[in-house]
Amino acid sequence: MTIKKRDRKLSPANLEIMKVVWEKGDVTINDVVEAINAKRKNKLRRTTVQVQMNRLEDYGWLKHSKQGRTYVYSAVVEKHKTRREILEDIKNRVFGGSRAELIKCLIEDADVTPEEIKELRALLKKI
Amino acid sequence: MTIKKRDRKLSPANLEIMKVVWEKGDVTINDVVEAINAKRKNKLRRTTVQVQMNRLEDYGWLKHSKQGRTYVYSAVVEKHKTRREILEDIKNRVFGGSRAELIKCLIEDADVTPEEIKELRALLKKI
DNA sequence: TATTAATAACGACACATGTCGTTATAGAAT
DNA sequence: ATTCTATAACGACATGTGTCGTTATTAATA
Repeated sequence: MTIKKRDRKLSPANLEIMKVVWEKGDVTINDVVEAINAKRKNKLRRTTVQVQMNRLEDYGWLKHSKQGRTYVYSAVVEKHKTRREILEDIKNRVFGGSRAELIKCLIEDADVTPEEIKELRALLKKI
Repeated sequence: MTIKKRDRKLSPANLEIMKVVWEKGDVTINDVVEAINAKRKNKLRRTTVQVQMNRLEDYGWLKHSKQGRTYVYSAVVEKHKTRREILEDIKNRVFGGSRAELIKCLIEDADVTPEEIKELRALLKKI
């Protein structure tokens, strides 16, 4: 069997698109273009987004069905899982596999608000 | 003035090299090749590492001096700072800028050991 | 001084990524 | 049925990335 195409990491541009899909559920290319361009200065052409979405489907991150002749896309992998995978990767590649070190690095950073600390404490309690 | 080359992200291969440099301090290409190949199945050729290190220097992550005709490299940016930058990027791109959400994602994950939780609690206390 | 061995420089190449422009096609509007 | 228009398909291209092979250079050594 050929190597599965999925298992490819989301590039930054890919992620930008996936975030829209996760937020909106079922989307057309136009939906995505619109949502993305609303937030960036260098606007993207429709074709650009289309190509990326084709690739995302190739790689197994998106699937589509047809609404008339229009493609309606939805996510194959859920946001939470993806986020976890990304963190897992960073943890391993950057922090030698240590979750503790990762978190330390995050909160040693000067500008943590008391708010956040409180929230964290609550989280810990829950576990 | 041309755009500064630094401000380029570390690719995975780059990071692998930087980690060796951070760990060992002053290194030759051979040091890096050896260290890296000790840990991977697909061994890299010396040239491969050399090219990457040239690029790293180009991008401003490494500098070198000469020991005889041999180049001795050292890091320009320290590990801690780099780690923080990487996390900052993930936080922004993946977690909508929310440190809390990032951490939540990390520790909601089932397999956190009581050890780790204890450690975290201690960390929080220190702040 | 001539030969060898280590090291750096150069060039290369396949594949990924970000970004389009152009063309074909199939419903919608006339 | 013909024209218009939105949409998808196709092809392209510059730049980045991972990985070499080959050549030149220079210190060591015979």
